[in-house]
Amino acid sequence: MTLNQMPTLRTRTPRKKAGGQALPRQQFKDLAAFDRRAQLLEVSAQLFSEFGFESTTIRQIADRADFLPGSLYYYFRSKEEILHEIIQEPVSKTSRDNLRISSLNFDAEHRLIANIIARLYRFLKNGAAFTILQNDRKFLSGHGDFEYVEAVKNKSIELLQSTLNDGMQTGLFRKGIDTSLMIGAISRMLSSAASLFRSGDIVSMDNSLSYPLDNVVDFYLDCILRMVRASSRVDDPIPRAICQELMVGD
Amino acid sequence: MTLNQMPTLRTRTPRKKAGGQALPRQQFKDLAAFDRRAQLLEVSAQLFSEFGFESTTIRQIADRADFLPGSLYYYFRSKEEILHEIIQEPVSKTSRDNLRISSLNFDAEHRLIANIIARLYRFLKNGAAFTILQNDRKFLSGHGDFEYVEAVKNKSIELLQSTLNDGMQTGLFRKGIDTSLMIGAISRMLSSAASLFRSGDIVSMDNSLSYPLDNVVDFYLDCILRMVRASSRVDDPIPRAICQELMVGD
DNA sequence: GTCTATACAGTGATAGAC
DNA sequence: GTCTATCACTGTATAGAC
Repeated sequence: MTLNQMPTLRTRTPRKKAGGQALPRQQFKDLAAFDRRAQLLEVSAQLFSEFGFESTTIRQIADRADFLPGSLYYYFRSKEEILHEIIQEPVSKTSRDNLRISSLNFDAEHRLIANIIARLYRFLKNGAAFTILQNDRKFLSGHGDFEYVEAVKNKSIELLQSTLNDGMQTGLFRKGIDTSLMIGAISRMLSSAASLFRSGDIVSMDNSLSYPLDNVVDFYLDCILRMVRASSRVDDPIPRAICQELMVGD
Repeated sequence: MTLNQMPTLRTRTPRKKAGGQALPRQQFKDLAAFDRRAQLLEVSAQLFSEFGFESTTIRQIADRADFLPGSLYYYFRSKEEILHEIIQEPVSKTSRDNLRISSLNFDAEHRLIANIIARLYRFLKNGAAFTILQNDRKFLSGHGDFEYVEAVKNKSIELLQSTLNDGMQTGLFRKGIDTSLMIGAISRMLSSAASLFRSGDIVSMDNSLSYPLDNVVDFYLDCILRMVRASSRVDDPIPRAICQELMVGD
């Protein structure tokens, strides 16, 4: 299943402006309400990630969701509330990933790999949200209501930093890596995966035909390990499987 | 000299609203006009790169340049014209870099290194413009008037692609690199340098005290070569000097 | 739960005084 | 060459009919 084919419930009927008989769905009222909200969130995430939060207008969102602009405010108090709902969960899941990984009894290389796989996994499951976090970071960081985003980002950096330092000390990684530069390089590099995953032609992890996705994960693991590993270890196998189990059960 | 300390002629006098005696600068009329324009371009580039083109308003630009909004239109026909003037030269210089590099009689590794150095050099000389090209690529690509940007980007990708293929065939690079993924990874990675250069604490190339900058260039060369080189060559010296000469004389 | 209608601030841009 | 004043438009958001 590609990401673009997820069950979006995008009821693309041409919107019967008038005279349409009332649909007999009273019994699904709550479900319908939930779906509508979810649909609005998905449409918004799509647009925000594509054009940027500030450049996306309420009218654009309403158009795509077959709404009129005013009706959005039945579900959300403001445009910013929509953004919050889009990014809150991905951010808090990232935070939990960080905690889980830093509490592992693995060596630095395993923790680095687990970190990378976790990030790629989050990108895959929620590419739009992470694209927004990446592209609109200026807006988010300058805005008090989104401080929790910055906080988690800082924690992620700390985790990577300590992992790199640990690896250098134990000899798994080459000496003399500039950790600040390396963290920036790795982060940007991985962010190129987010757009990849959102292009739609990569297969999910759960799928038995997950060859293409595995390819992508292998690619990034390979590249990053080549950058940090001690020269004598560049051709060592990559212990991916053991790290991957971390993500089971979300 | 740090980038932030370049001679910007930012005449930060508190703007004498009224009663100021006329400055005796008739003889510098043309020069003054040029400087004003240049100042506006620099202020705009700064703001566009920081907040995004669409999110930056004419009034913000006017404020920072000690203008009133309407006066901007004496120098520029539109906001978009400002953007054009900011990015046109950097883009065309990038294009020339590409041509120069692809016409070299160097092997693939040397061409790759020259490519990286050229990009970093452009980032250094014009960080704001390249940040805009990076951050607002969605706007630029969806806009007919900026097709030349996309064209140069595509050429850059082609150059990298042929360089990587060449290197794999001649055995300088390891076999089986996914060139599409690798180009994306390298591009994003290098883009992290643009923001670095703009943070202001990196020293220019011309400067004899250019230690920090050299450090950064070395870092990226090292990382990228580790990603692409055949395993047997990861510890070979990096022939940087010979490639660097390409950039002399802009 | 959705629509109509609209308030109100902010946007890019213009015309004409100085 | 810069300012004043203002236009037409688009932005988010609200109130109330249905």
